[in-house]
Parts: sequence; structure tokens; C-alpha cells
Amino acid sequence: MKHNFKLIEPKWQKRWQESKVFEAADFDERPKFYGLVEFPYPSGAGMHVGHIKAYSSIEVVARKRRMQGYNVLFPIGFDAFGLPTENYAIKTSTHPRIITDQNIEKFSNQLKKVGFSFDWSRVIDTTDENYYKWTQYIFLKMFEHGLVFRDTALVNYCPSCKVVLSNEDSQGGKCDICHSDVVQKSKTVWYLKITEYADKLLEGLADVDYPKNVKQQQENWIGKSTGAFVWFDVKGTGEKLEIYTTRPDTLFGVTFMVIAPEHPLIDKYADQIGNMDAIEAYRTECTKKTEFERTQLVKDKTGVRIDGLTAINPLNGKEIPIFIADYVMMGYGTGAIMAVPAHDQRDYDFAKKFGIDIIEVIRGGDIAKEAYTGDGEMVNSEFLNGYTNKKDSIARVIEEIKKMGIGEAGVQFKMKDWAFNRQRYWGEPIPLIHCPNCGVVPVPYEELPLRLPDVENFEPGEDGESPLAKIDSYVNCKCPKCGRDAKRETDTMPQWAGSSWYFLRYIDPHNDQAIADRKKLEYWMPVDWYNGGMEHVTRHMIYSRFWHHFLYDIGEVNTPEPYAKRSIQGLILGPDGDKMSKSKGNVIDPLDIVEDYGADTLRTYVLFMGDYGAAAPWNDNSMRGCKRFLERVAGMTDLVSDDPSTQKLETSFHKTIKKVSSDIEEVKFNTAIAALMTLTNTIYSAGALSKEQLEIFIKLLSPFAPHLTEEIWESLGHTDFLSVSAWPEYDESKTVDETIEIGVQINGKVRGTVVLPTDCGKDEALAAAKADEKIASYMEGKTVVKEIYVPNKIINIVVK
RNA sequence: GCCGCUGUGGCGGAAUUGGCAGACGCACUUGACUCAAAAUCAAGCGGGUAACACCGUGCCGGUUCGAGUCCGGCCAGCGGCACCA
Repeated sequence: MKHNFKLIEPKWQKRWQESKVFEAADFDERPKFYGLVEFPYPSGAGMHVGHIKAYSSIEVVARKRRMQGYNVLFPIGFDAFGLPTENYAIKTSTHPRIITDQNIEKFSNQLKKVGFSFDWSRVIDTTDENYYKWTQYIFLKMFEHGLVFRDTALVNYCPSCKVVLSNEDSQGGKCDICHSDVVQKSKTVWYLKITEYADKLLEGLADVDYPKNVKQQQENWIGKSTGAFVWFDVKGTGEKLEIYTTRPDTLFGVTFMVIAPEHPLIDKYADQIGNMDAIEAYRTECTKKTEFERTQLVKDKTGVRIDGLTAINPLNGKEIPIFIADYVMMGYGTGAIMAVPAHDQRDYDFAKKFGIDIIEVIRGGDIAKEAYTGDGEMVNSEFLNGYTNKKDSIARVIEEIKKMGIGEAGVQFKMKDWAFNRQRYWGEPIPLIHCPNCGVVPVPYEELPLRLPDVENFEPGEDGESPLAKIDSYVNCKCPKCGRDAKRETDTMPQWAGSSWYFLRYIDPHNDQAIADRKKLEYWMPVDWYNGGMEHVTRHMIYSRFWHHFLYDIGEVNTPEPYAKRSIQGLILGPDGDKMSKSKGNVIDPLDIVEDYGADTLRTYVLFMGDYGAAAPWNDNSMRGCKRFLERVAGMTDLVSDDPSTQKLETSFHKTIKKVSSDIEEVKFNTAIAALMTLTNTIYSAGALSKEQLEIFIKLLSPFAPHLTEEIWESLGHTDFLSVSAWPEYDESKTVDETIEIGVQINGKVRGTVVLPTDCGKDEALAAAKADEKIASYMEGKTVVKEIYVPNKIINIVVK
């Protein structure tokens, strides 16, 4: 047979679609498998080869599972709210709804051309009102449970996008959308209390199968630290200044305190502060610094002493000065620290610059040169003197400060609450109403969805005001509680809202009574295997795990963790080894490859390129090698024979079944394909194979190259789909050859090989080795010291 | 600075977890077919040698009959976090 991909690929895609062979069946008695891939943002540019690689992994697993007799749910949808569409809408004066529909249409067609076995009856679109109704529903549930709050604080703000960003959306001080520098701005924003779930998100990691680096990155992001809160009296005010520290056992080494420039203590006692002018000047200066400047000036500490306010060390009653300095952040801990210059480098640098005392309380370093942060004997610390173990001294001091009522043990997280509103049009409207009488009132559940109104102009207002604020008919409403005139919240939800629960909607996409039917949720959840990119580990994955834990707590879902297993795909780089980008002109369009080489070649190649989790450059020649391989597979149909000699291939077949089966489970698609190539070479050398053997071969290949293998299956006389035929079984005893060639070493160096019966005994093996002429020559005139024989592996003869 | 990952031919990458390093694919060389080219088929392909020897998995040392794999110490690259108290 010839591999005529242009003919067969559309043919099978049509048949799969018409027969609904990939549609999942709820409550089927077969075991279930829920395979998930990160649904795409339908951009105007269409699909990227990265999408193909990302989807091909679960595609292969899903196809294998179906053949193994599982009831498989492998869905796809579109995460379609977001800025790129909105910006394109502004540029072209087209409604985002129209653009989104066009892009979804384009993406769907492209996905179908690659032959992915998605269940197209369950497609979701996060911008569909019947979908975002439930996004709003979950939001209101969170509101109801006190997880939504409003606060005025310093937030990440992107001046270019004119939008408030969450911590996750401004990693490294850059806007996630346009990559320009984020500034800190005081704003009143809506938060989701994700920090309330910090511990659950951390502990949940113990129960899931994620790659190590994924777990570690999430742990870092959550950033739990344990320590203590300590309250310092501010002399003459009755005020307690609360600090957080991980080393409360260094309390006797405190020689000053530092509070963040934004700390409320300053304004509260402004009239007692003698140098308010200097302090105000410093505060102004701080707000002008960009994130970049702050991180670049790490060594150069700045600050101002607050005249008129001094603190008292609660352990020894010593008076200590208070400074403001921007190396202390309002956003972490309490915005105030006790400074122990002898044992913290930042405090040390500050103390040196301002001429403050440095008191050693832990021995082991040289505090004349630098701060000592290691372990050692405690000194100058009264009741702590003599402790040498940090754990013990911390435990002791916590006990003591608790007794004295001056502090307590505590934990802190780096993770911050999720700034949840965006001053944008193309997002889910936030279903809250501001009533002058009742305060913030939720839109009643029965009024959901709160629909996005039509507007003329999608541009945000000058001071970062949402476009929705300009529509009086939307803004003005009646308070659901008291019935008086009220105003709607006009901001929308962030990009990540819709994707925080989408995997639940696939389970019951058309349900208008609930997120999804409870029984169906219990049947399908959790997601058995979720593949995606590293870039979502500290955004989408954290957010969606948070929402899911919440839904579990209120009894809406049956598992705390949404994803049982996670895998990560590595980037496909351009042929030049650089990241693909339009400006570099090194972008490979997957549809061009489908057109010129076929979908089966594309699919096989993206998985054959290398280690699935690692980045690898695209290589046209290497891709053609995969096409050549598929052509050789097509050619096997001409080798089918009932000649008894084909029985000699049996061992190779059993080995290959075993290898391909296990490699797919271990995300080693490259070696699974390599094994099939090796078997192809073996078959061609043999010159013939049986019909049954060819059937096994195409079954093993079908998850990778489903079109060609369906075609061969049909040509062999089958009228059913290969895609749902039974996955081949292997017989362990038949995976072993009768004879095996092993290496023979003299003194650890390979000097020859010998062919032995499998599992041959030691005497026989050594005799065979010594009979070898070359081996014998190496042993001549030497005495044998030791003989090592590992069956089926190696012979090593040590001589002197 | 802290944490994590990775270093193997000309290239992408294998190696049953301590047992013949370089599977499979690409590139390359030679041959067959062809007027010729492409495609295809056959053979070769880490360095080195006429052939052996010998040298080879980032570097230095160690354990072992035997190390890409284990241990100790470095070096380089990538990713994440970062004045986190």
C-alpha cells in the first residue's frame, strides 16, 4: 500500500466524527479514564506546533486507554475571554464576540485536521453565557463564604494595559500580557482569599502525582515559613508594634527596628514625629523606584530614623530606635521587623551604614566582617545562653514569650490574596451590586448569568475605569435587598477565572441546573491525567486547585484535588534553536506540515523529537524521517504472508508490545516510536510477516498515526474501527530470546562476546568464554583471580 | 544569594537503573538502480590505527571485578524564587 495521506486523513476524520466513536458515555460500567489537556486560548494566529505537542501526549494515552477497554473522556474547549481578543476588537472595531466565534471556528477546524480524538459533543467556551453563569455562581458561593473581600492596598498595576494584576500575573515585576514593568499603586480592589487555602494547597501536594519540579515550584510559590509574632511596646504611646520573625531566639540581639515606608504607625503618630518632613520625602522617593531599581540596589540600604518614636525590647526592656526603610515590605509579614544585624545580612548592611550596634548572640562567625546566619552556641541571651541547636532555642523562646504575653508562634506565606478584578470589557461581569444603603450585595443566584452588555467602545477609561462603567443602563440597577437605586460593579473577572473550573463542565456541559450533575461528577472526577506547560504551574494550576478545594469544602465536588497526575511538555524551539517567534521568523505552522506531510507524520514527529519534557529544536529532515517510517509501515501490507518463517518474529513482537505499552505510561513516547521503528527494520530484514503480526503492529502504532493504521486495518478486511479494537497483549515468557549475546571482559575491559543460551549456567558460560580464541589469548600465561558471571548480562574474568 | 534540573558522536537523543556506551532518527560517505537527478534499496558511520593497541559520557578524585549510572569536591548551562524578615 502507498501512504496517500491526502486521501485517507480526511476520510477517517469524517468517519470518526460521523460515528461519534470518541464520545464518552456517562455511567458506563467500563473503568473510566479522564484525560485532560490545557484548553487553548483561541487567538487569531491559529494553532502553534506547541499545541500539537501538548495535546498529542494525552491523545496517545486516551487512544490507548480506549483500546484497553476504558470509558474515556478526552474533551476540548476554548478559554476565550482575555486581552488579545479585546485589543484586536479595539483595533478593528469588531465586537469580541464575533472575533471569538471566528477564532474558535478556525481552531476547531485545525484541531480536526490533526485527527485528535476529542469528544466534540462536549466543547465548552468560557465566554458562552451558559458557561460563565457558573463561573459567576462559584464566585458568589465564595462571596457567600467570606472568601471575597475588598481592600485598599498597594497593588500591581500595568500602566500599559491599564489594568490591575494579581501577584501571579506580575511575576518578576513584569506584566504577564505585555511584559512591561509593573508599578505599585494604591487601589481599592476585590480579592479572593486564596491565602486561607495556602495550607491545603501545600498539603494536597502529598496526594497527587506531579513531577518533582512542579511540586517544588508550587511549594516555593506558596512559600510557607514558620516563626513567631512578637509585640514591641512603642514608648509613650501604648501602641504595640507587631513584627514577624523566623528567628525569635535572636531577640537579645535586636538593636533597632524597621518598618515599611507605608506602615500605618507613621501616620497615626505623625504629630509625635520630629522629622516628618524627611520621612515624607523618603516615602515619596520610594514610590518612584521601580521594581527593577529596588532589586538592583539590594546592597545599598536606605532609610530614615523616626525621631520621637522608640520601641522597647520586651525581653530586656532596652530602648531601641525605629527606622523606615524600603527593604521592609508592607506586603509580607506585618510590614515591620526586629533587626538583628549580627545574624541577618540585610540588617547588618543597614546597621553598618547607620552606625548601629551589632550584638552577637550566636557564636560561630566573624561579625566584624559579615552577618553570621549559621548554627552555633547562643550567647548574650540570658536564659537562652548555651543552646546550640536552633530548633531547641526557638522552642524555648516561644514558650517564654507566650508565658510573658509578648508574642506567639506563627506562620507566614509568600502567596498573597488574589487580586480579582480587571478594568476590562471582555471578561465575566462580577455579579455584585453597590447599594448606598446595604453596602455590597450579591446578584441573586436566579438572576445569573449576569450578561455582558453590548458597548460601542471597548477601551478602558483614563483612570483605569472599566468600559462597562460608561453604560448607564448596566450600571444603574435596584438593590436586590432593599430595592433602592444602586450601582453595579463594573469590573470583570481576570483571564484565569473561567479556566479555574472548566474540567468540571466537560463532565456535564449542557446542564442548566448545576455546575454538573453530582452523580456524573462522582463518576468522572478526578482528572486522571492532565498535561500542560510549565508556565501554568504557579498560575492556572494553583488557582484551579484553590477553587476545587473550595468547592470540595462546600460539598459541590467529591474530591479535594482536581488532578491526580500531571505531566509537562517541553517547548518546541525553532529550527535555529531559539524560541519560536514571529519577529525571528522561525515559526513552524503545524497546518503547513499537515498539508505537506500529513497529520500522522506531524503527530509522530512531535513525540519522536526527544524527551517529551525537554525543549528540542524543530528539524525538517528529522520530521521527514518520520514520514519515511510511515511509508515503510504502509509498505508492510505487501509483505503479508502465511509463510511459517514469520514465526521467527514472535519474540520481537512480544518485546515491542511490552516496550510500547510501558513507554506510553512513562511519558517516553520517543522510545516507544523508536521501538516500532526497530521492529519495522526487523520485519523488512525478514521479508515477510503474518496478517496477525501486521494487525498487532498497526494497533501499537495507531495512537500515534491513527489515519494510516485505520486505513491498513480496513484493507485487511475489517469493518469496525481499529481505534476501539483491543490493545495487544504480550506474553512475558515470549519476550525472551532463546540465545543471548553477552560481553566478555578481562579485568573489566570488554575483549569479546559470546552467544549463550538464555539463563545459561556459570560453568557453561565460562567454558564458552574461554573457548573463544581472542579471550584465550588474553588469558595466556596469566592466573585467574576471580570469575564473575551475571546471567544474561556479563562475564568478567580477573587475571594476574 | 537560595532552590531545582541538565551536561553523552556532526545533530535530536537511547542505555532493562551498577553489566558490550551511542538504540532509533537525522546528517554524512560509498555502492546498486538511472542518460542524469530525486526517490528507493544495500553497506559504513565516536576519536584513533594499515590493522591492533589505546582514548572516549563537563572536570578532579573515590568506591567496585566492573561507573554515563553510586559517593566527595568543582565547572558550565537552563528554569524558578528573590531585600520574604
